[in-house]
Amino acid sequence: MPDFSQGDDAAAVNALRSAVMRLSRRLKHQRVDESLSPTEMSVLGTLSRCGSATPGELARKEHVQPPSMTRIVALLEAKGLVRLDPHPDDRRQKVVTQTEQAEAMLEESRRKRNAFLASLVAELDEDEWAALRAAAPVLEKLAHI
Amino acid sequence: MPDFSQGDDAAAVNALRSAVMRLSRRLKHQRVDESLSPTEMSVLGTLSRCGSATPGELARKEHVQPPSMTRIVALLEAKGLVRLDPHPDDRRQKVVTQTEQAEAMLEESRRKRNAFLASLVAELDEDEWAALRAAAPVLEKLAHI
DNA sequence: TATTGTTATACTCTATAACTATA
DNA sequence: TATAGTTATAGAGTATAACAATA
Repeated sequence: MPDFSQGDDAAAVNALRSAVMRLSRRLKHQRVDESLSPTEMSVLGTLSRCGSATPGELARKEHVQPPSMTRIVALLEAKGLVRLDPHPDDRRQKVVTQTEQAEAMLEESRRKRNAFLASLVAELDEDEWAALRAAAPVLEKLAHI
Repeated sequence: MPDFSQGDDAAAVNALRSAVMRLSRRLKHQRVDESLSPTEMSVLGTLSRCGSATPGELARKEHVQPPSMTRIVALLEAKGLVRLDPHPDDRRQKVVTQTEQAEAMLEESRRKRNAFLASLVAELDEDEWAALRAAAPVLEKLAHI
């Protein structure tokens, strides 16, 4: 049972926090489409991974309030990046699905982001990258606990 | 040499970016002083690492425009977290220095965010935490490159 | 003439509160 | 009565443009 308040585990938590904060600030500046906000990009990424979702589900996953997600989804729809359909079972809800155009944009976005990340990762050796790759799914899990 | 444009490495990069962005958003909400914005906190962090700086230098380091930094510095000064002195060589410039109060607040902030992150990490199993702990120093290195 | 910093103003993003429609 | 989503509105944060002071 790790003790996160002292010792190596506490140091790891501290390193993790510091690195995540700084890395996120650098990634934030690597936007492909300047007209898409970080949260809009994140919503598209979530839809790409998880498939269709309701606005409420997206709001919970992205940690924004429902009215904010209403606006984000409306903007994405206006840009032709998502489609809104009626929910099959509940007429209060809607189903948000990304379009092919969004998937293509994400592809392009990933290519450009990789160029930036690769320039950073080029400084790592193979073991370091392996450690990072193994941690990626754990970080994802951590992000939505 | 990994190829980040396709395959598992590309997936890892994508997962990494998404997780870092979402995790950082949650960590940003763990503020000691709710009246301090993320950029204000970041300016204090920069001053903590690099010592005194002019508003122009801070604007470049934080990737904000000069008028935004003018406002941020004014807010920090009003809160007693930085001090503004005249530049010794150039009367157009000013020198921004953090106060002892700012350093104490930064320490408290790090403690609180670490505690929050630890509460998330406590939900992981042993293998997951091991993967994360191995990746922590690598993430730190990545953030500093 | 160029540079540092400021003021004035507008835009983007997000939140809260109040509302509508449906369960 | 509770829930999903929207509308109206306010606030925070940042940007651009125009300006002042100094190099």
